[in-house]
Amino acid sequence: MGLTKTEIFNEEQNQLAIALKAIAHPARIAILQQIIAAKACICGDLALELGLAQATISQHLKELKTAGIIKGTIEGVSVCYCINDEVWNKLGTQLGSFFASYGVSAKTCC
Amino acid sequence: MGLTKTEIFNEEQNQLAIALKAIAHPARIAILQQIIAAKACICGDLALELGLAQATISQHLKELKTAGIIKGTIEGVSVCYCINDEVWNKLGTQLGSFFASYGVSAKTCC
DNA sequence: AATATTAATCGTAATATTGCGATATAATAA
DNA sequence: TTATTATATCGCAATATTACGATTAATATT
Repeated sequence: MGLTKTEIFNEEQNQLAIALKAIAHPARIAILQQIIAAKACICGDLALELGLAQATISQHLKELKTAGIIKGTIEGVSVCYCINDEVWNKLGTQLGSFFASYGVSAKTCC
Repeated sequence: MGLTKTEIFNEEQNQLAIALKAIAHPARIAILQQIIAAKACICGDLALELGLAQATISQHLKELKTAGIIKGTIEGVSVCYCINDEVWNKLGTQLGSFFASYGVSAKTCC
């Protein structure tokens, strides 16, 4: 085996899992923090800032881009990456309600 | 290669990545939703509710437990799983500030 | 045009995850 | 004690991820 059975889960579950998986890596969290902190695209500087090879950063950026979390716009020779507002806010809201869906007050066991 | 370079990232980045990775699977999201919806431990019923083998569910529960997100208490022959309040709330807060750290108003590019 | 710069992609090796049958462990029930 | 029930663990095969050097593609500079 070794293949996630996506067909037995609903859209929400699969999509949330994909989005979280895209963020669930220290390098990608670091990349997002850099992009946010710079309040701008940091382009290829990321490879220097974090201590990873250019190919590795490019791969991580691709994953974030595929998940829709960031978007890149060509700027001369380099590419400017930044947060995709819509996706970011939607995911934030979705996670917010997921975490809020557990109300401690109503605990009935453990 | 193939080994995440955790040593080049900080504690916050590594821990958040581990927590998100634990949640970033449709089966584990479904498990958490079930536990939350039942507002109680659902124990082995999970294997029946979701369409996965008992061994598979047990493995997913172990991952969630290892990440500290849920905790299990023995209840006779079965085990009662439920949300770990502290960890859950802390993670929710952490994610909340992470997503809030990106203020759309200050956008300067893209 | 020739050269430099930047980013994407390819290929590869190492490691991790996913899912499940089979088996082991532990607690209750007969 | 001997079932019965519930969960955990082992072992395995399939697949996915991570990282990087090397190469390619595209734009800029000279």
